[in-house]
Amino acid sequence: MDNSKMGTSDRLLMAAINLISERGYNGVTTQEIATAAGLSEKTLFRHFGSKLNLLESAVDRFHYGNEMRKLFKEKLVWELEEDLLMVCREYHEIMNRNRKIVQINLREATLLPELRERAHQYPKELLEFLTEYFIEMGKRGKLIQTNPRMHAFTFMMSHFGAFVNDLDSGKSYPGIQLEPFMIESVKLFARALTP
Amino acid sequence: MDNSKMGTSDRLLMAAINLISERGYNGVTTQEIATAAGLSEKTLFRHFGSKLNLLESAVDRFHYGNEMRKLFKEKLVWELEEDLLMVCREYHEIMNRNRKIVQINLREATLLPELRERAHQYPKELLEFLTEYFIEMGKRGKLIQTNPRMHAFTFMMSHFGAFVNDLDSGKSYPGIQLEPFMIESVKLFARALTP
DNA sequence: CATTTATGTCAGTCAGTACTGACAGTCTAT
DNA sequence: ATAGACTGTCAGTACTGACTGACATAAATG
Repeated sequence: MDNSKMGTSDRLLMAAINLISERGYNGVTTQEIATAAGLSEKTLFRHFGSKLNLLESAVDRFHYGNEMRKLFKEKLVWELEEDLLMVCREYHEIMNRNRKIVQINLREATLLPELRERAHQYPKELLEFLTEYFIEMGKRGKLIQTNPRMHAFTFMMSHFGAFVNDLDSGKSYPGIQLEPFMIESVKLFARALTP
Repeated sequence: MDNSKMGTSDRLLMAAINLISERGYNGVTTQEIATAAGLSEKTLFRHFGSKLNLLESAVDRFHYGNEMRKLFKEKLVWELEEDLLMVCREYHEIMNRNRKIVQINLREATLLPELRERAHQYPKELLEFLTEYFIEMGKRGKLIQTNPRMHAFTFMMSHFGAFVNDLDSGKSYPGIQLEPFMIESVKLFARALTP
C-alpha cells in the first residue's frame, strides 16, 4: 500500500490496528507501531499522547456501516433463498472489512468495554432484522412457522463461525471456500425453512 | 474450589490457564499467576523455570479426549435427528470443557504454534467423521445427496459460532439458551437434509 | 531428633517499555 | 528570506516484569 498519500495520524492508526489485532495490545510496543507506520516513536507520542489513547482513537473510527440496514429496508425480494444469499454476502463483506477491529474486540474486551458494546450492536441488530424477516415470510406463507428467532440465530452463528475461521485465508479449512459455503448453506436453510 | 488437595504444580498450571485465557500471556504477570495459585512467585520459578515454560506445560496436558470418536464408532443409531443431537451435545460438552485452552489458542497462536496444530485436530477430525456419516446416510437413502462435506461444515460452523459466543454465560445473547438452540438447530438440519 | 524437602521473604539484577525535553533538519506558506 | 509546522534523533527518566541467590521457616520423613 502507498502510505505517502495518507496523513501521519492515519498511518499510525492503521499500523496500530494491524499490529494489535494480531498480537494484542500488550504484545506490541509503541516503537513497533511507529516503525510499521514509517514514523518515529516521538511522532506517535506527539500525535496521540499515550499508547492507550492511540488505540482508543483507532477503534473510535470504527463503525459497521448502514448497508445491512438498507438491505433489509429496500432490497428484499421476499424469496427466501435469494434474500438469504444477499444477507450473508453482505454479512461477510461487512465482517471481513472489519475483521481486525472484531479481532481487537475479541482480544481486548476488558481494556475497551465501549468497543465491546459497539461491536456487538451489529450482530444484535442483524438478529432482530432476520427474525422479523422470518416472521413476515411466515405471514406470507413462505416460511414454516416454528421458532423464527432461533432459526435466525442458527443462521447467524453458522456464518459467524465461518467468519472466525477466516475461510479466505485458507488456514483452517483449506478445501472450503467462502462463496460455495454461502451458496450451499443458504440452500440448506432455504430447504429447511420452506413449507 | 478446594486447592489444598492439589499439588503445587497443578495449582500453578490451573491458575496460569485461568488468567492467560482471560487476559492473554502478556496481560498477566508471574506474580499474579502465583498469587492466584496461593503460592509465591519464587515457587513458580522453582517449579517451571520460566513463564513461557509454565504456559507450555499447562497446554501440554491438553487433549480433547476420545468421546466423539467413540460416539461415531459405537453410538450412532442412524436416525439423523437423534444422531445429530448426540453429536452436538457431545461437541459442546467437549468444547466447553476445553474453553480456556481454546481461548488461549485463539489468542496466542503465534506464541504456541504446536497448540494451534493440536487444537485444530479435533474440529478437523469431527468434520471428517460428520462428512462420512452424511455419505453413509445418503447410501442408506436417509439423506439427500448433494454436498455432504459442505453440509457437515455448515453444521459445525453453526455450533462453533455458538460456542465462541458462550451461550451459557448469557453475555452476548441473553435470551438464547444452549439446549434449545441445539434442539432447534438439529431439527432445522434434519429437515433440510432428509429426502 | 536430625535431616531433607518445600516454601516464603527479601533485596536485588537486567532488560524492556512508555514516555519526554532539547535540539536539529526539512518542507511549506507568506 | 523567514517563520511556522512537522518530523527525527538523542539521551534520558521512571517504572515494570521476568527471574535469581541467600537466608529463614515449617513440615515431612527416617
